[in-house]
Amino acid sequence: MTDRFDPAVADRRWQQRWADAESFRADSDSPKPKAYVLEMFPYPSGRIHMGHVRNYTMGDVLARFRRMQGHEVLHPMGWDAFGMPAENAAMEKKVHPGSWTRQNIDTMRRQLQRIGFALDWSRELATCEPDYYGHEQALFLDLMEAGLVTRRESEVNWDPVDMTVLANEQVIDGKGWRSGAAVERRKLSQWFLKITDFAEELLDGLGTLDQWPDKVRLMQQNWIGKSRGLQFCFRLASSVPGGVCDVEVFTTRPDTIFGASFVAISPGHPIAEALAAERPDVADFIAKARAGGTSAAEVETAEKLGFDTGLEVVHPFDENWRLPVWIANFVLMDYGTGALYGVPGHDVRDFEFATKYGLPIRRVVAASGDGANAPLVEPETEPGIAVNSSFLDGLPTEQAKAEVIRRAETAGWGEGKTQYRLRDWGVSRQRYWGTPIPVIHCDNCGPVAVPREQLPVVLPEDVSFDVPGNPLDRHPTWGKVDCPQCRGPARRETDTLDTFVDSSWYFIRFASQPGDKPFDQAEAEKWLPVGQYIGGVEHAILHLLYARFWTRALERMGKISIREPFKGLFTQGMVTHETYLSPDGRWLNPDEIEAGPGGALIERATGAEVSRGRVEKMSKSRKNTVDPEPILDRYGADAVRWFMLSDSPPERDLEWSESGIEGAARFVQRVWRLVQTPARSDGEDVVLKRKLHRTIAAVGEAIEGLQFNKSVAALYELTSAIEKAGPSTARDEAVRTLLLLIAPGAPHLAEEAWAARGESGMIADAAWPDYDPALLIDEEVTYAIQINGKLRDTIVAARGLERGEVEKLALANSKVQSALGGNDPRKVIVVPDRLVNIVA
RNA sequence: GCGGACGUGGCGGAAUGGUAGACGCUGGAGACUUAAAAUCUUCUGCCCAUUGGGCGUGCGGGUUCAAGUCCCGCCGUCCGCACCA
Repeated sequence: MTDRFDPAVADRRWQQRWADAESFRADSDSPKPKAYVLEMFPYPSGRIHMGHVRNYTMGDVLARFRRMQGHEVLHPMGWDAFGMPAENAAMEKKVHPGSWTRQNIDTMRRQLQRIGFALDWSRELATCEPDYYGHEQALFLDLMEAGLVTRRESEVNWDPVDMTVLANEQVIDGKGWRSGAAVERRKLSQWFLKITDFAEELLDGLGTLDQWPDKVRLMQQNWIGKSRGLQFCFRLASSVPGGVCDVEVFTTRPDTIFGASFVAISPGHPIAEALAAERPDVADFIAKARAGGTSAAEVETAEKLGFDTGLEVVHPFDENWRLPVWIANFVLMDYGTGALYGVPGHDVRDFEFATKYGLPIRRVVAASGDGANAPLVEPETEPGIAVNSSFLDGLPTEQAKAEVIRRAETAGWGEGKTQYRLRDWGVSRQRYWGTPIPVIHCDNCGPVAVPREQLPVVLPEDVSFDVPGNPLDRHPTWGKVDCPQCRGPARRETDTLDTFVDSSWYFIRFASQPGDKPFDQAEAEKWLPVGQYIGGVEHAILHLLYARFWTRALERMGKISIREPFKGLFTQGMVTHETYLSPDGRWLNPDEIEAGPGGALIERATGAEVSRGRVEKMSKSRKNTVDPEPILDRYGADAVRWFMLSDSPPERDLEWSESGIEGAARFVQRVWRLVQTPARSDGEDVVLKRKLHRTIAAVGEAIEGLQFNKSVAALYELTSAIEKAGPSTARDEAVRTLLLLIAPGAPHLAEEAWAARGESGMIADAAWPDYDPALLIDEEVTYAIQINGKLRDTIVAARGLERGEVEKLALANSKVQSALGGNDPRKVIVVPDRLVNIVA
């Protein structure tokens, strides 16, 4: 035995043994209870980063823990391999997105394997391969047949110089990231999945997800945004009474209808567009209003712009009351009806708009019925009592809403309606590196599904990226096909699917991967739903909602019988690191810096003093990343894994630090030393035995609750206790058990030590230790003695002592006596086995 | 702008409404060593002090015998906002 644990040797040895034994291959036919542990699969961006290491270490601990508990575990890994960065690399480095991606996958697979994750590599998949996306195309056709796919216009970011569609990320301060041109919103015909058909059940389903964080459920609930309100049509003053619907609006505050002072329509509204066709001033304004990107954050923080069209609509409750129709840039065509009525007194945005354009601001809600004339200095959005509102006067907000809806429905000009904020899922992307949408456009037949026997529709390899835009549009032959229906000349759809589609069903494909169909229902259901899903909180809404929708759509189509894909969800925090700034404001890499005199930091190249920036998420732009690979070289896999589990609670950010990884490496060696000095003896050690059993209980509970930092703390305590204990049978047992307890977190060390002790088999196959509940309870407890809620002393007494006895002991305490000064206590509170509080 | 979270020593953090600071890091002192590294022992919230006492969980209120924990109002930071993944 060497006196230091050598990860360079041990890591490779055990990784090879596990691979040879196929230890982590998931057997769908196993009679054991199944456990499906899944971490969000990575985008192959180049190299593994610390965030990946943290994410996959957490999942790995759980997977190994479940195995030791006797489960058949499915713990797979794959690649979310389509996406924009591959195309950017193609443009910048003149490499094909496919070869760039596949090379990254090779690198990252090798890196992951070095960390010793208990993964079933036989199920590895990459979404960019036809044997994955071909099945996705089949599922898309299923959705089309089920009526869950529609085609309609929606707005995109348009770069007028590069003549290309931009992602929100590519719009910086309203300008295209490459061209620098002012971006505008432009309508495009696109494919949508009807997620809104599932709005109600996606909302209801949240109630069943009791192993999800409350915050994620709340965010999804707000995102779906169910609200009850009134939908109705304004009639233009120029139209005939009882005619067609002119301007349809929806409001959640029908009670404020007498406070309306304008109607605002989106620049993309049919009325706005019709006006623009005839009037240059309207066209000019619309062009101005369409400047900037489509993202909500941008639209809502942009300066509010309005244009009075001169048109007027008739107030539904007063034939003689006219409201001006404005075009406003903050009204989105994609939300609701693309039009709204403004109530400046009781809506923040309307208030701002009305103030800017001098529109009337009227109070129609007050704190009480006699507040009708109270001055209105700012928008009051709280519910109250209706005032200045004709027949509504005196009604509380909720009743007033109901009354307006009742009258609208009776008179037939509007109806109460449940509205969702959730919009249909636009899946068309004007890009090459994604799943081709399996549709053919024919001038005679319209859009036609690609016949299933022609799947997969494979991306052409011979494409160029020397000009912006979608290379599929420019490809000389790929798009030219015959119409499957009329056999006439037709064109392939050149849009590809949103990469969120790829990640909406990969967890099903992991569970079952036949060659001739997306998955086998019976086999998939042996594993699904995923027992524990782990990933970043940044996916709390979109990815998770889309995957939930996709699963429900499959269920509705009879292809699977589960409704929720992820039983347990855990959102982990980011890995952060200090940043460093040079005097002239450049971000510096940690390895560009060295320690200078007096604890100062010095830039190696210039000798200039470096200032410490804030601790931020590791990112290339801030140059505060730490590449896992050299760390693995230096400290070994277990130290890195252990550090990822230590210190920070997993849901919070973890700050990378040199001293942290050093501490973890030190622990690895400490455990190794314990194993090397077997102090066997026949003697007993009840104290250590209790400590051991308490630790088994604590560690199991902590891992079960994904509180890895707590399991690490408990294991540090046990390790210290063993180190301090003298020889005994309990000590030997404690060392052996310690190895089992650290095995999920530090598997290489555990295996090496297990073998060194001469234990049989691999620890990866060993059973998780049991504990004796009787050993968890001490016979004596320490009581806190409080006077008026402040701690004054502690006393040790037998567990389970009667209240009266405890009180007597407490009152006899010298601190208590001096505090009472001979008087009787006003009150004595006894919390059994915990504390006594004396109110003097 | 809208939605969600978070805020505790020098640092990361622990604490079913019940002894705030477990555990780790850093730092101090000591042991071993020719020396260093490694390792071990011990101390380490702040202030005053001799035993001891006071103050302390972002800020301001409140509920309670008792509040880091519950309620109300602020401040700050982070995440998401539908074409980044």
